[in-house]
Amino acid sequence: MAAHYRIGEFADLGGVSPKTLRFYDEIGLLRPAGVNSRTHYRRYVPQQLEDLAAIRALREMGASLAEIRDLRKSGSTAQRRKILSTLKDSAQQSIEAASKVLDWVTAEIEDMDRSERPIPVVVKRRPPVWIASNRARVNTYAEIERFERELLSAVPSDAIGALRGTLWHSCSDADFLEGEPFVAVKHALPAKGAFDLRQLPAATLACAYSKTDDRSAELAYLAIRKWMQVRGYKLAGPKREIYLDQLLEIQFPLKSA
Amino acid sequence: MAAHYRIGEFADLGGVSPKTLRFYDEIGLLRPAGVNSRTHYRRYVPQQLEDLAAIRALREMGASLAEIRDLRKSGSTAQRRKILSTLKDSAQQSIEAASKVLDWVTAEIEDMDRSERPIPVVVKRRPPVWIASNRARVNTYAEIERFERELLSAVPSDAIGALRGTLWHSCSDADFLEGEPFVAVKHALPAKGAFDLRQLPAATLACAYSKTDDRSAELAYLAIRKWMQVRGYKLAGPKREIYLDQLLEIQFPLKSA
DNA sequence: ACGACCTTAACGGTGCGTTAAAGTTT
DNA sequence: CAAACTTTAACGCACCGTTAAGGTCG
Repeated sequence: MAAHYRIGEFADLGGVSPKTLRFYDEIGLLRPAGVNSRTHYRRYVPQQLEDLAAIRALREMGASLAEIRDLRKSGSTAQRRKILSTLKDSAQQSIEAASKVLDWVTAEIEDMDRSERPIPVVVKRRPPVWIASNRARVNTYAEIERFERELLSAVPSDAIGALRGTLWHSCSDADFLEGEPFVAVKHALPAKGAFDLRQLPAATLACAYSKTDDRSAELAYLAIRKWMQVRGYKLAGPKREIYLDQLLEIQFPLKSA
Repeated sequence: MAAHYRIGEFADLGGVSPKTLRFYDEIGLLRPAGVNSRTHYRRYVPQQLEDLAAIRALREMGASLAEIRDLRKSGSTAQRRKILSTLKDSAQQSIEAASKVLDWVTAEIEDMDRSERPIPVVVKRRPPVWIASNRARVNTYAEIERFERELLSAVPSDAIGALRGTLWHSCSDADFLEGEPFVAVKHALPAKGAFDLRQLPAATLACAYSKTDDRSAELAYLAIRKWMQVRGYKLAGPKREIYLDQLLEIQFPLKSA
């Protein structure tokens, strides 16, 4: 005589779909009170409406079905407290993450309104690399090419790795230009007087690409600077220019805040 | 002689995994510059690093791969503006949603700290239902049972549906109690003097469960009221108590604001 | 007997990570 | 020859929605 429901009615009363109830049964989250052994129809009782409500209430606060299942199996207060605390943390993180995205997107839209051509900037991490290099003060960017050639001829060609570029210790924002052409070296090498041998430190870098002309590079520099400003990053060392066959990858080492 | 990379090196340079590149190839988002027809090795060129950076920059702002693919195929400024605007909206919505969740979870934790037993509250929508009812002013909750019995004996039993309960037009927060026992009716029915025939309107309801004793019901009432307060809802009509075989479902009709 | 219900099974969506088995390059 | 690379194929994750083909209930 005790009241009971078939899946459809119980789903209606509980505010979920029958499919959801079948799924909850399958994963062991909410088992029907009984199953007809001939027809396999599920049977639910009114008390299970409370269980379902408890599940729904936790879901709305962002709990995963696995968390809810574990909680309802142990039923401990400590467990519940832990889950709620986790949910609080992840809600706060979601707010922070979404706020950042909002700032970024807003800045990007403003750029478009000023009809600037978008230049994508991305973060990359680089491991430390052994390099041979050749630091020099110059008056124009083009002038650094002479030191690049010197470096390339001084380092044995069988030791030169794929990575080549220039570090800029100071550029247009200072009174003078100071560059340091470098090449990665594959193996130990006797340091001759014509170049320094040292490690390029590991770094987190804001990167953008440009063509090899000065105008294009300037735009990329501006894009990275703006990108860093919107995100609150600061420069953490010499900028890097990486040569990639007709393409320049410009990298600004980052520190946050 | 043009530089080119195999998938692993290109992945390293681009800051993604080889698997990601294979996936982007598969869905037509970023096709390698070439494929060795014998070995099927993918070949990428430096210019594609720009493409990859553009993809990554959009991903960080929350764009889906499908959106990015469509954008890069059309390449129109209008399309880009539309996507950015969508992203902005969804970021704002995320913030709002997460803020709500944060409030709810925080309130729930405070309840636990006050060592209140949690009573889950959920929202349900109910369609309109035809009912027979019997409104009456009473002095105690128990007194309403007499009118329930009157109603049940007055309505032909073959017309009574599964839904039974009482509407409370005013309860303990007012000076007097006014209840309205009701039963759903299955089909048209001559309205005799002993009961009213009317439609229970469709509603959005905050629902909780209790046992049939007054103490338990009181706790559920308090839980719902608190729940509504945290979420900024207001009461939009008479409360409903639904009888479910040893269980009471208490429903507060809601309006937002 | 017909419609409204129920059953299981299987695919889809999002964006890859993770084996696994087998071929390629150095 | 072995290490380090590459390939395709297939499953896994979270949470169900959506057919599809076939029994059951009133």
